[in-house]
Amino acid sequence: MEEMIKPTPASSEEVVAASEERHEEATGREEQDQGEEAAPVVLKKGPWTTAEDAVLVQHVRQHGEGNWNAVQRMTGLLRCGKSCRLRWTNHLRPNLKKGSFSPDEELLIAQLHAQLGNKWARMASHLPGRTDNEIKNYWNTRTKRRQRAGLPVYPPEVQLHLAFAKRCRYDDFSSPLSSPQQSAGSNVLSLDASDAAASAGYTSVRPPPLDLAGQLAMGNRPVQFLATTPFSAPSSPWGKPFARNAQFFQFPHSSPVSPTTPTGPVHPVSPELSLGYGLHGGDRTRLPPVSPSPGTRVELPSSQLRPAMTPTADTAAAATTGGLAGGPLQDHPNAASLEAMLQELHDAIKIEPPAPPENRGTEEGGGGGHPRGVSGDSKPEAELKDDIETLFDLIIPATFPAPPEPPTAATAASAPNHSGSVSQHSSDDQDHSNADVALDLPVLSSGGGGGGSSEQDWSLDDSACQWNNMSGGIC
DNA sequence: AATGCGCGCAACCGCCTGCGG
DNA sequence: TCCGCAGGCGGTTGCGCGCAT
Repeated sequence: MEEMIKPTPASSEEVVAASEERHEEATGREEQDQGEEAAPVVLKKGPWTTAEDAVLVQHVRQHGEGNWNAVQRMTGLLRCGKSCRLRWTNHLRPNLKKGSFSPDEELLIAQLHAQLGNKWARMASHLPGRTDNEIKNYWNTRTKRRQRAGLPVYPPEVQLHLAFAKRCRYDDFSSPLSSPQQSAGSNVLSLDASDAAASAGYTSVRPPPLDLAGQLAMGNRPVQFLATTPFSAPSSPWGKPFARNAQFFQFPHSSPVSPTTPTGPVHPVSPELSLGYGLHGGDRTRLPPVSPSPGTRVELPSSQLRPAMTPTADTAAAATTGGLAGGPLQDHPNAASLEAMLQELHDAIKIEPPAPPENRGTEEGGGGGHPRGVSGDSKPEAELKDDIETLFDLIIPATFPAPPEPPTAATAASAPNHSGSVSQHSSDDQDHSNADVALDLPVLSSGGGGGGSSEQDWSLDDSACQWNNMSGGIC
């Protein structure tokens, strides 16, 4: 249905200047010139011309952004207000960054998508110079391609966090300390005990975000994708899990990011993205723009879990000042368990293996499969190893899904919303109380879930991409 | 060389929200 | 409180281009 509006006489010099070209393009122009009465202008559709761009730019220069419907009235531009706004924001406004996404940007997008879902505008606010449309197009095409190839949507770094979250959810719901009310409520978890920011403000069982947005703005620093204590396969005390997954914890390429936002003030990091890994103290002055409304609730991804808790002033302060004390983590029933487990994981990775590898082997045992929370200051080594292996049992199926099967009615009905379809509902439509939905998010295909292929290719563009699956197979 | 296909991108469409009268 | 308008956002579509056959 064409949008019809009343004709408006051209009133600006820009229109005159551009009229030679536009009169050929505007299909309704002749009607406007010939008959004033009841001769609706057919607004032009399709690609914009340079003349139209010039008119729009000139208008914005003179009158600023906003009031887009007035553009047509004031300039005679045969475009609706929406179209003008879209053209400006996506193509004409200054400081737009053109060209393909850098690997760091790609990873940031993945992380943001894992955290926010299909909130393209929100994601764009963390990518200076990028538009929501750009990000949306990138993600949809990439998702479609990877889904077709049977590859997971999210890179290992993000999936690791998802797996952490899943692990923590097991503890959360299985622990006797967790009352039903607590389980159903808005738990506040920190998955990185070393980062007070995480515990201070992250308000769902989602893993805390990797602070790639902040790191993107850190100039010459290489991006650090993992926690303060990065995984390192060679130093792992346990050969099996880390050997079979060793390649996923080495990130050989982290090119320094050059933020190309040429001008504009710097802001403290957004509360949404300041809560995760990456930045630890130090320089927080060169960070990307904040979200427009600080203090807004942390929005969950499309398939996300529970209503998020609005960060309080205290948590926000803790997020910026650092320090574990005072963070909401301590209020979580499994806080000690989570912190202990993470700390043990970190410590275990750092130290030399204290025990021979044959002591392993509890993962398939009668433990029931679900990890247990850690309540004490230390846990037996076998138990710790079991935790680690369980962690990888969670990671691997999510990381290496079985090849996609033809969708059946049953699978289509039961498939999580976030299975990679580009036509999913908005996040607001999702049941945020269903943790399984969110945590199954990286899994692109149903069935099996285990195993995987050594031929998996993480790369997005064949070359120079951090998502490359490093050599070797798994399991 | 012609054709088909996939991909990337720009733009449109419909819905929702906020705001002012 | 209701209503209309403007703007924002996410989903979808159409087109052009490059590549493979």
